[in-house]
Amino acid sequence: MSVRTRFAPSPTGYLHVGGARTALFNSLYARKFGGKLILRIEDTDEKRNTPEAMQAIYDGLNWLGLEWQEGPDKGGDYGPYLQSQRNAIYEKYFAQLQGGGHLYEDGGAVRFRSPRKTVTVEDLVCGKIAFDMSNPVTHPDMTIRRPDGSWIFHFVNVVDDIEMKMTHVIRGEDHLSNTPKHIELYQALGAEPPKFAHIPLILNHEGKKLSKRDGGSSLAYFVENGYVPEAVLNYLCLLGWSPGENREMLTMPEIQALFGLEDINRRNAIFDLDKCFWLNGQHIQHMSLERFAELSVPCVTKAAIPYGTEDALMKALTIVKPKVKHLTDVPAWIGFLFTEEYPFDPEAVDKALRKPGALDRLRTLGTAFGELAEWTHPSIEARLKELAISLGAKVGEFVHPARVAVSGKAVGPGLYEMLEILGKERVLARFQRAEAAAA
RNA sequence: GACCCUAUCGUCCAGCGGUUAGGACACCGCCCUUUCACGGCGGUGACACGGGUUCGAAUCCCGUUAGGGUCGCCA
Repeated sequence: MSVRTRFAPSPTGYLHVGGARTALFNSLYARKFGGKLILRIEDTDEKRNTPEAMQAIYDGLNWLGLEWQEGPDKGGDYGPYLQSQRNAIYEKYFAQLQGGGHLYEDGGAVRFRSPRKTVTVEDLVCGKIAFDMSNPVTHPDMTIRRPDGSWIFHFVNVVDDIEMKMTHVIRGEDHLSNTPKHIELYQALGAEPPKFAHIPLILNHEGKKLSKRDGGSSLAYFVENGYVPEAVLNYLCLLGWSPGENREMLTMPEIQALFGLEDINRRNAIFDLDKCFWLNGQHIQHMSLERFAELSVPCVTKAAIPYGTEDALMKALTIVKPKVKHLTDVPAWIGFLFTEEYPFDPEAVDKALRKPGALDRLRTLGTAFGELAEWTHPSIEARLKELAISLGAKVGEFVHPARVAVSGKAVGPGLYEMLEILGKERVLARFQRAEAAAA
């Protein structure tokens, strides 16, 4: 039987990073065995069921590049994939339980009568766990239907997993304690339970379950703050799973090749934005220029950078790519290349241009550059260093003023690359402008 | 409270009876005669505690403590 896994979020208005990781693991596992990932929306709670909430799930999954083979938007042989549209199916299974004498009414709601036995969960991550369900006080019969006829999660979740022929249920550990109840349902329905794998939870810095209020708990946070999907995917897979050999930076194909449920640990992990940030820089550095451009263009466009030709933009992106950490920083990092009205950072001006002798050095450098016949990164670098040595000065004493003069900032791409792209005339003019700015 | 899970540097992850307990992020220092949210080198820093088992325990067992989860007519 081919592997079928599922991601079954409820539309809460945003995609939680924990959910994203669950989707990731389900996807990895299904692909590893040539199986399918099914997207099912658990929207039995009417209140949450809005089109926007649904869209947040699609947007998040699409942004990450996770693909599912069956779902509300894709169809499939076991649809519909929206629980709100599966009422007839639930009625059928409900009748089956009723026929078997498993149900009873309680205050208008319907409960499932527990067999009151010990249920053993054989979890692919957690191992074999026995739950003693005999005490009705500690394990009350679960409600499966409300008085208004609507369904409760436990019931529809199990019915759907049976109907959709799920072979593996990979979900958060918060469901581990619910699993024996689900198994009771499978047994009452005469169905074989799927294999379960409960993955550890993602906690915030206080050690509590990551909630909506925590920074970075929503996948949208990463999209908005200039993270690249490959870095987020990489970071997420490292929470609770290890590729072995102390590997940290991985591409999706590498993750796919190395992933296995047996390498998932059972400890909850605290979400650490710092490492994700570092990974983001690493992935940007290592990705192709084309990919970087593809990811940067929305930010550049949004900031209305007048980059002129595509060729000019690509040149700018090339010199910025090795150092930039967030896509959202790209506009600020390349903006000065395309306008003579670039702003001067007062602090940078103070530090680099108002130092004793700084403007003199800038003038000297300008003169030397003016006589330079060839304007390329190597020739510019050679001339600047030559000048520094001949004057007994440190290279940095020329580099700093030049950088601030030409870009208005103390940080940015490599100086010589910047100068080359700008061209000699603009550089010399900017040196002049800097003198005015420093005055 | 009951039940379940967990317990290695601040954080993430290695370790699966014998290691100077390893890597990464962060932090600190030095270097790169180009600043840096670049790069290189080095450093600080952990086996929660108490009992066992064993020639030998971070590794196995028990207990304690701590943290997390579940006990909904939420999902």
